[in-house]
Amino acid sequence: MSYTIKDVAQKANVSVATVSRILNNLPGYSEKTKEKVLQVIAEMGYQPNAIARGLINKKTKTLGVLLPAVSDTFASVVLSGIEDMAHELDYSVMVCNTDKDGKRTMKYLQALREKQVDGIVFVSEFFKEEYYNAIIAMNLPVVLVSTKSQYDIPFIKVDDREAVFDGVNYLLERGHRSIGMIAGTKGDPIATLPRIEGYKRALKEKEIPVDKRKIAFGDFGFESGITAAKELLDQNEDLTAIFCSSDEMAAGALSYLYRMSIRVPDQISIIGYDNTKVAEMAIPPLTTVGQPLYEMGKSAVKMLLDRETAEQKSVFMPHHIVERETVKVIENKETE
Amino acid sequence: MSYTIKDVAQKANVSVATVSRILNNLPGYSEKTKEKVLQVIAEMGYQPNAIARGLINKKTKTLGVLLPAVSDTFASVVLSGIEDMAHELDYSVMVCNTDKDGKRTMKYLQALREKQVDGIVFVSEFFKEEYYNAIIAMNLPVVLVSTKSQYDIPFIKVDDREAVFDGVNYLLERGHRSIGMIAGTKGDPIATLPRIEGYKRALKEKEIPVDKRKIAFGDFGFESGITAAKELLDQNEDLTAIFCSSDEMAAGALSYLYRMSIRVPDQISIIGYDNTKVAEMAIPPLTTVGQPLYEMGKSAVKMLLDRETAEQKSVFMPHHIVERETVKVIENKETE
DNA sequence: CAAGCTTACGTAAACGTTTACTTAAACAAT
DNA sequence: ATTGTTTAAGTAAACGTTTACGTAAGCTTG
Repeated sequence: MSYTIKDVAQKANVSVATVSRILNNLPGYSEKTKEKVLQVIAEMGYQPNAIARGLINKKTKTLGVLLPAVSDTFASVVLSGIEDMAHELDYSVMVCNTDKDGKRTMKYLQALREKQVDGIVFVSEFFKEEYYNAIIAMNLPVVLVSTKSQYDIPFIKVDDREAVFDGVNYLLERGHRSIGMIAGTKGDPIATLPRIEGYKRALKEKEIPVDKRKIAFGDFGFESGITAAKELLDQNEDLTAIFCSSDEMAAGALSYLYRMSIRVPDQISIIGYDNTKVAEMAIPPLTTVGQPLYEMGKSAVKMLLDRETAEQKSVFMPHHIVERETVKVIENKETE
Repeated sequence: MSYTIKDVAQKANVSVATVSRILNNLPGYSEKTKEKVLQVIAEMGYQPNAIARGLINKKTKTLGVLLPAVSDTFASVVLSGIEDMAHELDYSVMVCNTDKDGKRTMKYLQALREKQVDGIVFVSEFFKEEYYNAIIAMNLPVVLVSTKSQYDIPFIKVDDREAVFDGVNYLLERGHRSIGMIAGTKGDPIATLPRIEGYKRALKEKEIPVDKRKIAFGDFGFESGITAAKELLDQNEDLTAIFCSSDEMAAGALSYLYRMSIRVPDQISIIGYDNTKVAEMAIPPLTTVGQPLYEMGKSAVKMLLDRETAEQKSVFMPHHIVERETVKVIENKETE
């Protein structure tokens, strides 16, 4: 059993109030008693009990983070940013693996509420109405990372429409005219639809007709990249490039092309999305449109904790194309 | 401001004790009052305050997890296992990114203590004496995952010596006689030395002399795999296979070989360690000796929470070779 | 040197629970 | 009808802090 502030007070011959004041740097004691108390504390190895503290000042200095699959490369980088910034500001973080369905999320939300976290960051998951209700009921600051909602909840993400526009434009500028797309989950209003729009807009600006058969859907994971790539290749003979909505799917595409002995980028160019470590480690190293995942995590907690004072607004983070070795320049634009 | 148990009691015309009893399924109330209270609770949307609860029963139902780099593929899978099992047992987990140095770990240990976590799992980091002292001072159950210590702290890991023995033996059985090794951090008594011993023992059993120039050191990361592979290739012309102490380093090796236009496995075979997603996504898909990372995470929290009753013992988890496409069978054993 | 102000503390209530102890009623047994 | 036992509750202390309030001593000021 650990020592309490009472033990310290007793041993130092002062009241608990004095010890508390010293611990919290409040005025009200002489230099001499301060030294005495500090010495006693060191001797006993006393550590304040944050639970008792939390009970009285209604702040726990801990944050909740909800994300689908911690082991996902994407989410884990965001988490890492969150964790670092939280640590800098003396907060702890509770991770909640929501596992891509709903019931678990609600259970977590309840647990976080009971445990009195000071704020919640919600990563990349689709934000259901149910969650919104739960969250306003607990009256806590929340920020969304890499997702958004129809509600008035601040988010931090890149502008997907612009980002994929730039990505496929990058391909276009290098002479590609028949470009496939491996999109995310079909119908996803956050991470799929806007990206498809970006893709279409880029094509339209170059007056290239969009062809449904050039769009395949996946679930952002490696396996789905394989099957989507196969689908695309089977349905289109003239493809010279594929835009992938995640690096993992791009890795899947790469893997499929390797198995088919189709050389990248000589025969087909590939561009990914996210710029996770997967892109760096790919063979060949993957050109990708990068999101500042780590910084997004950091910003999220900064924003979350600022909210106590100022009301904050959503922010679009900058994206940028990371050039590596999976995109080839095509000289003759035969398609024109 | 949320409702408290007092509000519920008042509205239901009972005492707080009764409400508490109902909430905790203790005896001492009629079915009628139970229903009444439950109804009031539902109406108000009351949620118990786990902080107050924690203060009195000295259990917070939360665990601390210390690991180097959450974004690391290896650690994140372990974390995922930990999180899942914790959730199953109604615990929350606080993640602490120790960032491969010491000072931060101590700070975390202190924070976890102050926040009164019920147990700590320590993943893959080297366990310093300093940590040990801090931990016995806080008198908490701890379990080590994928690392061990000189102290009497239970661990969960695979038997590295055996695992790499099997790994290089797998190569040997397929006719390889000149096998390089990319080991971990030089001098690491946990994750490097035993593995090198396993490597040496396998060679010795086949009466192959061990050659220092065939062992290079890395830091388990991708980049270090590249430089170590280069080092190995530069120093040995006859190499037919490389054993890598992590999948990421293997991916680095793969990447280097690709750049050098050395075909895998035709010219050189590669075998990795861990069986993370990296191995699956590699090109070509990486043969590797797999650790049950996810299960190790799960077991860790099971063990941690069992300790309250029984004193538990360390366990070696089984490893197994995952055959993919980076190892080739060599027909003629010229070296003999 | 009296009145007021400041400093250096101490006392005790409060935070939201759980739980040991008490009590009153209902019921059972004789 | 009396005694004992069970049941259904209530009262209040306790968990380890913070903090509003009180107070005595010392200091300043005229």
